[in-house]
Amino acid sequence: MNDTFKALADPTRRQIIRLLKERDMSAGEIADHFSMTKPSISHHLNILKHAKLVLDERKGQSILYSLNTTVVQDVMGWFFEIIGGKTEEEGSKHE
Amino acid sequence: MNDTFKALADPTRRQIIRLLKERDMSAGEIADHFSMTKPSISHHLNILKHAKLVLDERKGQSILYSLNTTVVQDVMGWFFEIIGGKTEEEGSKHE
DNA sequence: TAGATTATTAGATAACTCTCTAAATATCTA
DNA sequence: TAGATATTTAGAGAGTTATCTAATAATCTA
Repeated sequence: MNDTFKALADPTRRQIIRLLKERDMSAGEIADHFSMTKPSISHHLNILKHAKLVLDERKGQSILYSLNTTVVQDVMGWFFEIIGGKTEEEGSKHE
Repeated sequence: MNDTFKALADPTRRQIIRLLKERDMSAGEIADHFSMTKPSISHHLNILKHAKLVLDERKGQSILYSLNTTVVQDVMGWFFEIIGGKTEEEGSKHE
């Protein structure tokens, strides 16, 4: 879980996630959306991959990246736990 | 939003959030839950405060910290956007 | 197989983060 | 006001991260 949160702590990586939400993309296509070298994007993709937030699959010369919604949902579970245990306003402490 | 994600990227800070989910606590009480010096905890509290994830209020000699659920919900919105825009599967793509 | 294309790995560096000790600030109480 | 308690600020050191250029690896095509 720590790797996941750390992966999400960078704006470039969050933008990559938003791009992959729209459609699967190759590493090069992703890099085209940023003013940053391809090796830098590759570094970010590796962190996202290690956190299991994205999946990769070679397709010929390209490597196609896609969003792993399962792990995104796991992170949301963490937040639900926080909000869920707190939404009961102070005063009534029923379950 | 970036400050918020960065604040969440540290396990100590996420643990503080989980503590404050249970009840409001003073800085000293929070520090008692960790094997770390008070200045270090103070540093983490400051980052959480700057990210508006927690609120602080002086109560005599102590400073009472509480969770700001509004911002936690904002972060959840980010995730909803990701999952929400993805779960409605476009056509029937790869399986 | 040679050359082109796509992407990653290696290595360096600047910037940032976490943690500590020591010192300072704010508040309460006798 | 002096001393005790609670917390933060300042400054430093070790470790981590983001980014770059150069080199390497994998795949396709003629």
